[in-house]
Amino acid sequence: MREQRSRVITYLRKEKSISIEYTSLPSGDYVLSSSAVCERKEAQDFVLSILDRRIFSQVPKMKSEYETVVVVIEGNIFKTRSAIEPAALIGALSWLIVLEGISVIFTDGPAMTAALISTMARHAQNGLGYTISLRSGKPKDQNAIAQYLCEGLPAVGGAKAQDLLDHFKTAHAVFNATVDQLCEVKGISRQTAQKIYNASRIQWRK
Amino acid sequence: MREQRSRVITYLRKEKSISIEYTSLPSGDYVLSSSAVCERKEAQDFVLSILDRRIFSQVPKMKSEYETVVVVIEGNIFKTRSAIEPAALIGALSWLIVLEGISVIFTDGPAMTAALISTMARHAQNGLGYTISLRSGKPKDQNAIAQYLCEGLPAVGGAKAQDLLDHFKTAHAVFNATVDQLCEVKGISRQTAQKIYNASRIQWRK
DNA sequence: ACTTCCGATCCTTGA
DNA sequence: TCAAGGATCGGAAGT
Repeated sequence: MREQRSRVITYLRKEKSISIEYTSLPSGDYVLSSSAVCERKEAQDFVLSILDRRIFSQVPKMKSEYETVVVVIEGNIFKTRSAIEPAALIGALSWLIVLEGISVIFTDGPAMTAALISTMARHAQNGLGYTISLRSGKPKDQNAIAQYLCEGLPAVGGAKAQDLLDHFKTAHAVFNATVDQLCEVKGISRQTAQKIYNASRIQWRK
Repeated sequence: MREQRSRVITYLRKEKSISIEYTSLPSGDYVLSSSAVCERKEAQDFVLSILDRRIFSQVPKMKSEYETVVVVIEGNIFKTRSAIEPAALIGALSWLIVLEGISVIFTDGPAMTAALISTMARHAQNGLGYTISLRSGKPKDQNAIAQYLCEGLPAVGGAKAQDLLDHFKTAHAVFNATVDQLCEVKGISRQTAQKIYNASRIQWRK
């Protein structure tokens, strides 16, 4: 549904061999087969999704539902209006490919995007149609929720959130820990422990 | 060895953190780690390798030796001197990605190729080296801390966070509430209550 | 994603 | 043993 206004759909409709079905997807824009999905992003949107960190939660989520994830980027990411370090772009691409194991491909516009999507759909359905998806990424996705929750604590970022969860196993246990117990975690001093302890016990004043 | 004459090597040599070791590889140009390899191809060479079908034997071979295979294509494959149908190029790319499960990425020249290779090598060998924090812009005002903490819960935004705190007074009480108690809050359905209850009790998996 | 900045943490010294 | 100093890590904000 999100893609309705894109010109990619116009091009896809022209292809006889393609049948399009519209649905509201939890994540990802084009489902190619039961195990492959394609997320289309315009260059500007790709850059913005790095800046606001959207992409770093979106992609693992897709990875947890589909074996093959392809990100199609339309346009030149090095020439957007956003001021972003080229190193950050290279880093994001490398993260996608090497650490998340997904494919990234650039197109010059909606026509090429459409051609690519229809070809990939054909390959995915005829070539790998019978492959079963193992949904291997699921636990990772759950971890993100717990980590995200802990990152709400003062003085706690990504690293400390993981350290706390390594020690306590659940966010619930972290919130119920005493100051002494929190101190046992490496990198948590008495001062930080007290801040963490206090945070969840702050009295709400309307 | 095959890559010695490329300008990519010149750029890689400039990076202090990179140490280069030359070997004669059976296939693939740059070994990023024990499980990742990168094959660099200039656009013209990529097109030729499709025409003479070299690529269709090369890639599966690499795939059998390395878990992650990345093909870096330098230049624009749609503007080479060879007469090849764009559809054939799209088809080859789709085959690589969807059927062989490898990543393809385009660069505009040796400088970008080198930057990408060094970043991918770092990621493949050390991971990120830090964690991405999923939340940013934390408040320091007391009341806001409590609200912000509750906003980490699934399906809970600013308004619901305030409703929860109006009812329970502290974030601690929210996290320790039973599903039934959560349901008593206006605007919290049983389904949402369950999600809230579960979130803080998710088991952390390393 | 990366960079820069800053404060907290820890680690070593040396009296 | 402990205090002061510096190296290091981690968080926050900005690109």
